[in-house]
Amino acid sequence: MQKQYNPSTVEASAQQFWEEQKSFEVTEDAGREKFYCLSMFPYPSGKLHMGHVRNYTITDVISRFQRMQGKNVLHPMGWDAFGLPAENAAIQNKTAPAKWTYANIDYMKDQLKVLGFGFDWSRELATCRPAYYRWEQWFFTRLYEKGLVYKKNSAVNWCPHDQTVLANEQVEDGRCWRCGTTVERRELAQWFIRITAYANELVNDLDKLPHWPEQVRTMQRNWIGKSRGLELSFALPQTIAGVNHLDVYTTRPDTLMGVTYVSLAAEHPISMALAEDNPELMAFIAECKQQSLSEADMATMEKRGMDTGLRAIHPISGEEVPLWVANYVLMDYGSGAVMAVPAHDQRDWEFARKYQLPITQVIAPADGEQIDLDSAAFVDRGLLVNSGDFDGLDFDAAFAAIADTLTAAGRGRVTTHYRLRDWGVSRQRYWGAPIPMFNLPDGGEIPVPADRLPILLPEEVELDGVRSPLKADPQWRQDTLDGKPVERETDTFDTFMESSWYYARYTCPDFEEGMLDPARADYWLPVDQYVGGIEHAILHLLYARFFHKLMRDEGLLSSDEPFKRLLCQGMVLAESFYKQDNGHKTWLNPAEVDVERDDKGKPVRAIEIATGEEVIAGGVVKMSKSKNNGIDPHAAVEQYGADTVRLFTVFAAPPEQTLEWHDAGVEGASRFLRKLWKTVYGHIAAGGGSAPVHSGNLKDSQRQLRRKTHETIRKVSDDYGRRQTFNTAVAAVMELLNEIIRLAERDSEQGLATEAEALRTAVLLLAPVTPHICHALWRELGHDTPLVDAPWPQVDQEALVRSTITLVVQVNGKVRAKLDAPADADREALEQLAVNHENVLKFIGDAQIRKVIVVPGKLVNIVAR
RNA sequence: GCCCGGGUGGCGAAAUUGGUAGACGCAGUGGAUUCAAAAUCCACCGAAGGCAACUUCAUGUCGGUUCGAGUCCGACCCCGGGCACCA
Repeated sequence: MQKQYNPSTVEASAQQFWEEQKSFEVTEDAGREKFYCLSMFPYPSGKLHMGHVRNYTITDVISRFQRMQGKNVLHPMGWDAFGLPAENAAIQNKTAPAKWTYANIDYMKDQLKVLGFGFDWSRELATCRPAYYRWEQWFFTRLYEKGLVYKKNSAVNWCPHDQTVLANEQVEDGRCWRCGTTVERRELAQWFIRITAYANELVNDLDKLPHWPEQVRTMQRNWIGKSRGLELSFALPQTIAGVNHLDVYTTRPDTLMGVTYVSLAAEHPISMALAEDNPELMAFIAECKQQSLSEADMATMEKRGMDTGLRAIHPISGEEVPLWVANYVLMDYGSGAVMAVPAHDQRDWEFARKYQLPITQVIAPADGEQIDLDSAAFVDRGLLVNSGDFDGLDFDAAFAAIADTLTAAGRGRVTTHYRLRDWGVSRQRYWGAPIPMFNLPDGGEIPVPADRLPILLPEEVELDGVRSPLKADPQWRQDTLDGKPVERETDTFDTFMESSWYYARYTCPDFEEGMLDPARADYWLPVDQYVGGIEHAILHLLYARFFHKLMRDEGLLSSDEPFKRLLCQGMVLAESFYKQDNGHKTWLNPAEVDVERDDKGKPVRAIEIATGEEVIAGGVVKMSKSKNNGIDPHAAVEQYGADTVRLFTVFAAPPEQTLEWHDAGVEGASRFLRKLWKTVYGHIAAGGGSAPVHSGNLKDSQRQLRRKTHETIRKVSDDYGRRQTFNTAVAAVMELLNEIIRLAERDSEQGLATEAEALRTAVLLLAPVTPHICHALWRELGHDTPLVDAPWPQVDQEALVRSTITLVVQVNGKVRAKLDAPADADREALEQLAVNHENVLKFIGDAQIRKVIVVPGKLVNIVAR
């Protein structure tokens, strides 16, 4: 055994071993329990960043732990390879997006291997490969045939100068990022998938996900925004825009008798029709449309409106109420018209106050308290007043009664509404999967037949920086179907399409007969553990859940949900530094800065190494390009080794919290590994090895070490498995090593045997986090079978047994003594021990003992007054 | 504004079911080793008082429940994240 721990040789040799043994390639095995552990796959941007390292370290720890539990573990990796950055990089570097992407994949794959992650590379996939996206295209045509896909006009950001569509990220302050021209909204025909058809299942099934963070489930629930309400109609005295009534939707039918006006969205057909011979209204509507351009201002926008002069007839009272056009009514939610109840809706209240419309109270607090409608609307539920026959009813009773009345009169019905919109999947970009549709000369369209798929995306292209090569090339779009000319769709899919089903394709990435091989998909799915960033809490995770249900309904798999357990890891932070000249900040990478610190570790002076100039510390913030404070994982691995980097990332914080990168902390992790190596070395040099422990024949100190060993197994198993607090698991192994060093006796057989057991255990427990050093130490400790397949150590209950315990004695809840007591002492014996302790007697003094609380094995509290 | 998290030493954090607050690590201080340094090892390390035993205070603030509260309840303050005219 080498005396010195040398991470680079230890790591290279372990990685070579795994590679030669194909240690992480797995196949279906009906005889073993499976475990599917998945990290969110990376976008191949060029280099790995610390967020990736943290993410994959967590899944690698879980995967290796589950494997040692005897499970058949799938831990795959691939590339979310389509997307806008490739187009930008291609323009900048005068290359093709495909070439740039493939080069990045090669580079990043090497980086992942150096970190020792146990991925099954035989299943690697990249979403930009036709073998992948052909099935996505096929699936889309299936959804079209099922009526789950449709085309409709939808607004896009349009740059009139470049004559191109811009992604939201390409719009800066309402201007084109490239030429600075003010961006316009333009209506284009685009493809949509009917996610709203699954809205109800998507919201209900959140209850089937108890192992998801509550926060994520709440965010999805709010996003879907399910509400139960009443659709009702106000009759109009005359026919406008072809209708003689006005539909509104409300979740508060109990306030119906408090309606004092009705308001319409600017884009509502009735508003538009009325505007035709009302120039003032026309101008107002135009203004409203202008405003909606800058959506950021929507929130703070002042409520404004215009009276149409028209009246609508209340469906119950028959009274006429004025009809207004208002800028706060949205056309794309509900019917684009709302019944206004200023007394009980804050927005209506503000509007009514501004335009002096009547405010009629119809709800009173159930507790009889007074409300003040001069200062705000009363929006809570309560009991009905001023509502005729409905007076005195509570929310539920009023809802039912008013719904019944209106339903019977044919003027209303109870409905469920969702905030969720259908998913627009068209992107006017090049680097994505072509949408598999043929446009017919007569204006219709037809899905590309399955035997004509995939519609290939040409990879050798030149980007002019303005138009998608697909749109710029008149040849590419020309095709024929049954001998007749057709035109290919030149839009590509939203990249969320690819990431919505990659987890399922990993189960059978080589399958050529279909999107999924149902037998293999059902063996591995659902994913047992999914790990990724919270930034995907809504869109990605919702779309993937939607796709899973779509694939289930296509007969491709049989589970209802894709991800059983979800862990959202926290961000990675680091110190930041900047120089300031003329108010302009230039951010320096921490690697370029020399920092002087005070006693408390706070930076007092920071110097740019290259220039010797003093720079300013910008605090500990999220690692980002803009702050230039990213720590390069590659450099960290070169300096300390992969095991140290992995150990630090799991030890410094629990996985869900932010992680502060701190060089001194990394040093600490490295120090611990050296100490572990040194201890094993010393043990072997002293002749330690494989002698068995004779548990009946141990000295106290040996017994103590054994107890610590088995307590540590118990704690670490729980931390890895149930609690997922890897930081405390590592801390427990550190404690064990401290105890080994403190108690080891290398001059007797049983001393060496208990130390060997403790060291063996430490290596096993640490193997998921620092697999390379553990791989080497496991061999040095005399094991021929590889550590990756070693079974997880078992707790020996006998070793946990204590003969004495430390009894805590409190007087009136304050600790006054700690004493040793026999572990098997009963309540009375413990009480006797406690009340006779000197310090305890002192604190009881003259007081009467009122009560004694005994927690066996732990504590006695004497209540004396 | 609404909905989630969170607030504990100089710092990252631990305390799992209401039962010893601060495990583990970082930084710091003192010592050993060394020509010296690095590395390593040992000791100390929340605040105040005390020679010491020990005592008092201390988990954002204020109050409550309890024999006992970082943990439960109520009100408030601060920080982070999400949503935001969704009728």
